[in-house]
Amino acid sequence: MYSYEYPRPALTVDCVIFGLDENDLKVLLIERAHDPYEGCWAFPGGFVDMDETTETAAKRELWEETGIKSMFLEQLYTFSGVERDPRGRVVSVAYYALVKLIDYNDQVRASSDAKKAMWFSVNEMPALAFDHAEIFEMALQRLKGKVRYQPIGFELLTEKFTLSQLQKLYEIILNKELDKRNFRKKILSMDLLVELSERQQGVSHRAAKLYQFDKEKYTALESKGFSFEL
Amino acid sequence: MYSYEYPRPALTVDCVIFGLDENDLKVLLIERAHDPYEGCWAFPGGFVDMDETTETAAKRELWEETGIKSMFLEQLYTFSGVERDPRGRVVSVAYYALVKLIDYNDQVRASSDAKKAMWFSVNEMPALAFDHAEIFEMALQRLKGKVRYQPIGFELLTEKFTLSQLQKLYEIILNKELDKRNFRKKILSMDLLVELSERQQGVSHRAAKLYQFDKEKYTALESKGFSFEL
DNA sequence: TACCTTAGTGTAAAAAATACGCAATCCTAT
DNA sequence: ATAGGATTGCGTATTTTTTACACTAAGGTA
Repeated sequence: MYSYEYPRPALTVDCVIFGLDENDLKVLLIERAHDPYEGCWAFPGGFVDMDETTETAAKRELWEETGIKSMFLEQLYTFSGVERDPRGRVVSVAYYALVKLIDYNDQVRASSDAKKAMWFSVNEMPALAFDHAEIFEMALQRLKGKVRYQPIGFELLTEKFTLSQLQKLYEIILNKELDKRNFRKKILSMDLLVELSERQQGVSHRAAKLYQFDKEKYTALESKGFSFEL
Repeated sequence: MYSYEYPRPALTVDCVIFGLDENDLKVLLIERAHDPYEGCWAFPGGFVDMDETTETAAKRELWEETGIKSMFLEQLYTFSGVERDPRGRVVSVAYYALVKLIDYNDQVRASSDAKKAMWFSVNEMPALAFDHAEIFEMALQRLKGKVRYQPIGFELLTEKFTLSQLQKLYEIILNKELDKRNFRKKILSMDLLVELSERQQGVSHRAAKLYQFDKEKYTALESKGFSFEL
C-alpha cells in the first residue's frame, strides 16, 4: 500500500494508433477483457509506472498490448474529466502513433488486457469505452492538421514508395482529391525525396519509380528555417 | 491519509502567461516562497484537486497566485520526467495563457505561495525552477507557431486596437518586420475586423482608427472551412 | 506656423497555385 | 504476336497571391 497526505488521481496513457491500407485510414482498437467497459472497444493504454515517463509508458503499452515496437509517437493531449473513468479519478495522457500498417496487418497480437486487437477504418468506428470517442476526434484532427505542414505522412508508408501511393495517402487523410501533376511538381520541388533506381514489383501495369524520404535533409533544412507545406 | 494499492505520481499544473507591452513579449513569473527552489523564479502552478479538471486547476491557480481571472487558456503539454521535481514523482500538465497586459500591469498580486510576481521579457529570462525552462521554450514555440494560423494574437491586445498595434504584435512575436501596406491589405481582406468610428486618444500625432476583432464572424467562417493565416 | 511623428493608401513585378490531356510502358488475355 | 487495360510520367497557359516600394494627410508640439 502507498499512502499520501493528499489524494492523487491515477495516471494512465492511451494510444491512438493510425495505419493506412490501400483505401483507408485505420486505427487499432482492442476489445477490453476486464471491467470497466468489458467487451467494449478502446484504445490500448494503461497505468503509468513510477519510474517511467508517460512517453515510455505509451511505448511499453503499445508493445505489451499490440506487439508494435517502433513507430512515430507524439503526445496528443491530457484528458482529465472528473467522471471520465467509473473506477474513480483517472487522468490520461493521450498519444497518437503512426505505423506502417503492412508490418502489422493481421498480426497484431492481443495481450492479457485485451480479448483481441483489430484495425477499424476511421469512417466505421464502433462505440468506444470511456471518453475515447473524444480522444479519437482530437487525434484525427491533429493528424489532418499536422500532415499538411510536417512530413509525418511518410511514417504511414513503407520505406520505399511511389508518388502515387504518397498522393493517395494525402487524399485519404485530407479527404480530398489532388491533381497528379501539381502534386508531383510540388512534392518534388521540395527536394526531399530521393529517386531510387528501383521500380515497383509485381504490378499488372507499368511499374512506377520508387522514392524514399530524406529525413536527414529535412532535419537540416528545417533548422535553417525551411518549412514543409503541402 | 490516502492509500492506494499502487504508487501514484502527484499531479500539478503550470501556467505560462504571456502579455504584450509596447515593445516586448513578456511572461509572468513568481518567486517561490517555499522549498524546493525557494527564491527561484517559476511559472505559477500547483496541485490538481480531486474534483477539478486540469484546466479548472490552471484557472484556479492563476487566480490564486496572480489575481488574473479571465484569459485565453490552452493546454500546452504534459511533462513527466521522472526526476523533474526533487520532492518525488510529479507529473505536470502545462498550460499557456494570453492576457491583456494593460489590465494587470503593476497590479499582479502575489499569493501565499509566492514572494512576488513579476513580468519578464521573453528575451531576458532568469534561471527557472524545475524543468520550467523547457516548458517555457515549448510555450514560446507554440505561441509563435499558432499565432500565424489562428487569430489568438487579439487576446494580447485590448478590445479596440489600431492596425499599427496589431502589426507590431506580429512583429514582436514572429520576430521579423512586416510591410505596413501588405500587412493591412492582408488582414483587412479577411474581413474579420470591424472598423469603429472612434479614433485613438491622446497621441501626439495623427490619431489612428480603432478596430475590433469580430470573433463571431470568425467562428462562423471557420466552421465553413475558412482558415485564418497570416 | 514650421516641424515632427505616425496614419493611410496603390501599383507593378515576381512567384505560386491551378487547370488541364496525351503518349509511353508494362502486363494480361487471346 | 498482338490488342486492350491500367497506370506512369510529363509541360504550359491562366489565375491568384505575394512581394517590393514612397509619398501625402493629419494632428500635436515647440
